[in-house]
Amino acid sequence: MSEVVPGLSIGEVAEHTGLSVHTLRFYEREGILANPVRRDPGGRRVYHQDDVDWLTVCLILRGSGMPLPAIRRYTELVRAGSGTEAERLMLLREHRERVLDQMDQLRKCLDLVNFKVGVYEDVLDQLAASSASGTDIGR
Amino acid sequence: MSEVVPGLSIGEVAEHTGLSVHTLRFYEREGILANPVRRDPGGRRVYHQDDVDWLTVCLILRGSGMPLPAIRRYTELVRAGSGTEAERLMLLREHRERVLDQMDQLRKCLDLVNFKVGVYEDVLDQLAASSASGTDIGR
DNA sequence: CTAGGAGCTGGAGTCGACTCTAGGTCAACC
DNA sequence: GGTTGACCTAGAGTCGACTCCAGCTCCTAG
Repeated sequence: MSEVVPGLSIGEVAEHTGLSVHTLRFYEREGILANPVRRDPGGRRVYHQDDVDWLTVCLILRGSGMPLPAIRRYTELVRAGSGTEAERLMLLREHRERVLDQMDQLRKCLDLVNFKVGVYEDVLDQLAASSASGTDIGR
Repeated sequence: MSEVVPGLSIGEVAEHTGLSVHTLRFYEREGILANPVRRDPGGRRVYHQDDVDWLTVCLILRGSGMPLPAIRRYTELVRAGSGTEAERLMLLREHRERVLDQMDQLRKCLDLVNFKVGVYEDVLDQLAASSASGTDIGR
């Protein structure tokens, strides 16, 4: 997907992920990174490929509405290593339900919007036609 | 869908829609009801079928992530009557794009989650199998 | 050697969308 | 006629998720 680079600055990661540097630091405070970010001698964050990969997973989860506390919990479980698989599975299954619910809602909304868009397109076509044929005066 | 009733109290509407009475009043303040709600002689809100119908539409839009300001704008346009169809159409088309984007994100997330659920199910099956055959000690 | 730019921290501020409180009205039941 | 319960208003509070600020340290280019 992306080339493997040895170390990335927070700014570079921001650019890669689309998050702001603020948000990256915020996520770190919130315990959302798998391992506490390494630092260079000057105390600056150095991100590695695995951090970026993990962030990418988190972004997908966030983008589908998983709240930060749930992502933190999941992160903790992954960090804790083996023995936590059952809870991770549970968390993921719960989230899957919520994702499916959301898809359902979106489908309903899409139906509604498609219907209404159709209605308004017709209305506007009518208006265009009648004004073109001169049966309508201005406005 | 639902029987037509002459007048509903805010509590009844809350029950019908799943919104709290607080939220109903809040939405009204926010200008999200098509017509300012009628009142009985005592000053209490009396909702009619059209209010409930409109609320239902709004809920679908909200549930698909349309922000309140956009819903308010749409409401204003509907209230303003004919002549505003073009803008309504624009609003709806924009929202449709956002809905489609969200569906895409959700699909990506669902793929990820399905994959991970599969992995963890396998891991747990393995564990169960090996502990059943006695090749594993406790924990 | 200094000016700029990217990072750092701790903490404050913002924003959207509710959610609740205080203090009051009103009709109905016991 | 007192109490309950649903409703009213104005305004305050909460919560999640950022987003920004002040004041500092480094490094690099001019």
